[in-house]
Amino acid sequence: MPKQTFFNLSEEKQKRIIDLAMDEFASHSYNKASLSRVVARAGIAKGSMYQYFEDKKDLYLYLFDLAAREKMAYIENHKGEDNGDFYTVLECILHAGTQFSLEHPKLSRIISNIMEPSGELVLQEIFERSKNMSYQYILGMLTQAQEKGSVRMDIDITLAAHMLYSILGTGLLEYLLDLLNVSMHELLSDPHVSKRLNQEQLRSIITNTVSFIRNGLEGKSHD
Amino acid sequence: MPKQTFFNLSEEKQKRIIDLAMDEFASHSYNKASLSRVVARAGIAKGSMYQYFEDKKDLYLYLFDLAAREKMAYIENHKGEDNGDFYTVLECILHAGTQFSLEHPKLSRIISNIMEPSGELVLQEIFERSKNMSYQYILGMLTQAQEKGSVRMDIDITLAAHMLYSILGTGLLEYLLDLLNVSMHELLSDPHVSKRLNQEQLRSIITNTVSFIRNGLEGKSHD
DNA sequence: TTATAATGTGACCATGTAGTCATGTGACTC
DNA sequence: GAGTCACATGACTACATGGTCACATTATAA
Repeated sequence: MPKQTFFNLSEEKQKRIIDLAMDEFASHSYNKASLSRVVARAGIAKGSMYQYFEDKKDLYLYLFDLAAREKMAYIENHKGEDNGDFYTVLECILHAGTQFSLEHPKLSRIISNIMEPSGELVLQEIFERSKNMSYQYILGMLTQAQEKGSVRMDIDITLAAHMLYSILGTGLLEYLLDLLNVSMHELLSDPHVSKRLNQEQLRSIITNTVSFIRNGLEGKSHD
Repeated sequence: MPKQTFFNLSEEKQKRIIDLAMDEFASHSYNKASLSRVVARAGIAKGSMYQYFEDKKDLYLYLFDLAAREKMAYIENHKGEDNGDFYTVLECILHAGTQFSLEHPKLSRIISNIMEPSGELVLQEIFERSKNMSYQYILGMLTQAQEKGSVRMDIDITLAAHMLYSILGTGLLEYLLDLLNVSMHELLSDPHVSKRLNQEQLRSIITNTVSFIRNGLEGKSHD
């Protein structure tokens, strides 16, 4: 947690510092991200940074927290009613998640940057915890869906959860980047790139993805 | 490419250096991997290393090349006849790829470590190239399969290729790690861990995975 | 105006890195 | 023996980092 000193700053100054720090931590992994670069760009002294935050970890964890909260809120907002059919809900979540990644590539990158091994125990723990949360969330949905008969009984839902996790986590974004013909780096530096993808196109991609998953989970088994 | 000097070394010395370097580059990302640590452990002088290799990149690219060749050879060996059905071949490849990751976690880690952004252009290019190779390989298989009728005509095979790529790349390994209840780190430090997984278990997981994919690609569409 | 507390500052430290180079060494040839 | 050549060495450079600290500046209060 930032020190009180940080919250005593004017809103604009807080925002400027956070924005620049987000820039840095989105375009570099934890270890490569440099506080020296952040303070240089922000035009403040190195020492000041250490009056706002305990240390590098403290800053990063704060950024991560902000980003994660924003993503969850975004998805929650776009999820629609909770009582929908499994595949419908899945489609909404997928759509919201993807949309978020395209609209806020920086935030999304900060979140995924926690995956990189840093040698810092705290970060590893946070990573494990947040991975586990997503995984448990998916697993919960699958369990319910299986009870309701939307998922075949012979499906190993823990395996299915991992597959969904990987498709949702990387597969889909990779495909979109490929389709837009840009690299992650370009997406980060040019936020307008996401506008090249029209909504219908995105919708249809996601429908196809869900349909693929649905066939995999709902259809007849081969044996 | 290493300098001639390196190849003039005795086989054992070459092997010792390569092994220790593999250790280092498997347990640290490119930027965090330290030549100083490698030479210290190998008991040779820093300068010697620079008589064997041009620089850090040169060493890493050599390691990557070794690892990638070994993985391809391994898969090629275990693939079986080439004329098999798409889903059978896929199952063989999946099985071989997974087996390789479990048997040679170090090599497998060196390969996947190239994904991490390093700021080095050459590495980024190698990464893009190798990712593209895998992707094109999968895409080729899918195209053929679609022609033969093993994949529905209304499937967007580029999308399918990306999904397979993510499942094959991370999803499955993550699941296995979860099942064995170990982290990637533990797998790297204890090569015996993979023996906890018996062959039948692995076989059945892979069969389920392929069955999931098969339902997704072969079954009737929902519309 | 003066005293006190809160913030800002940047030179500085310890640490780690990739890479260099003058020098040493030992084997092989003439 | 002298001369040559491939290789070994580790102190050294140049650089970058996270973090500190004595001091300067500003705001608040009496």
